[in-house]
Amino acid sequence: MALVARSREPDSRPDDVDLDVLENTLSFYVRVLDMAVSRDLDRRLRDLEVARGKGKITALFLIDSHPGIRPSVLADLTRKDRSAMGRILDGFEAHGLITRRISTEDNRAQELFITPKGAALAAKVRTIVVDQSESFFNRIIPPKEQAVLIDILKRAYRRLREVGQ
Amino acid sequence: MALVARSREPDSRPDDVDLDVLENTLSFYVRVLDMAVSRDLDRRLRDLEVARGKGKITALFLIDSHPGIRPSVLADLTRKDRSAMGRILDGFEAHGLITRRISTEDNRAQELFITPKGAALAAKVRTIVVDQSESFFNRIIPPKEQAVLIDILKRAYRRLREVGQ
DNA sequence: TATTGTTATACTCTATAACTATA
DNA sequence: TATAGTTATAGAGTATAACAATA
Repeated sequence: MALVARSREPDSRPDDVDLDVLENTLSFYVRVLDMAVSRDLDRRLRDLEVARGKGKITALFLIDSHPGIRPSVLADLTRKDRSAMGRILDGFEAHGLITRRISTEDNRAQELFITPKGAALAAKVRTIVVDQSESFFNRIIPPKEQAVLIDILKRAYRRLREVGQ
Repeated sequence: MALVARSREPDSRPDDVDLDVLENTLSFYVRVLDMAVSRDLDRRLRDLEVARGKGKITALFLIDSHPGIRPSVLADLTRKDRSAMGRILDGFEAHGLITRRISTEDNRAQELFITPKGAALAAKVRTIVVDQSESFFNRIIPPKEQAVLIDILKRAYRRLREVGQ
């Protein structure tokens, strides 16, 4: 595949593209990596009607492991808008995966609980997600670098929440 | 903000959430980070009608710096589907940012060229993108770790393209 | 006044499959 | 047969602003 149709060097390949064009921005590499891993995961979740879509998974896990957790906390942890999270929860509820109760302590707040059906799905999805992430990254990043990477990213995540972004 | 509405420890905070729930998957942290940096960038690009949307920017830069580059190469470099890239190019063309020519060497292929208007926009956007990525990551990751991070991610990017994902 | 969650709206991004035209 | 690009379709995800109820 030639980079440019009328190249002076007809054999030039995409590898020849000066990636400094991308300005060495971290944002580019993060974005591309996310796209790739998300696409791969979506394929592995294709069968599971409800769980499909990268955005919902974490919320389901958290409700499963933290009974009574609130929508606003889920939004915070997943770095989403409250309204976006609300839509996800609507879907879960409609599919009988969770229940919502109004808090007795604060009538504005909700408590979220997993149903047996939801717990079963969460367990199944968890296995897939863990396996997928592992095997995906094993294909492109050496184990030692993976350890460094997750260490850096975990701290970045904490900072993200501290800073409110 | 209490984690659980009826917690035994009413002061428990989101920090208390056991993040191992997320199974320590790299995919989670990559996804959240991408969401955060993309959202931040979108805000900075809000005014620029055409450039808005994280997905298009790199393509515009590459056409600017590699006259005659092909759509399929852009799709490869940005890890997108050809049809998705086609739609982006349609938008660019409709806004007078690029031109398409059929290759004289291969009538199936196209050559893409930036217009003066496109070049001007690319220059403006480039400044914003570079600045945004820098200042965003400076807020959440120490400089030394950033260097390690981009090093790892660049190699991961190369592997991604090698493996075809 | 601030917070929790909802509703309505609109937009971006993406993939899939079927198609054409060329090679 | 394989490749470059298009079209049509469908779906996921997201943010914004305005709102109601509550604190």
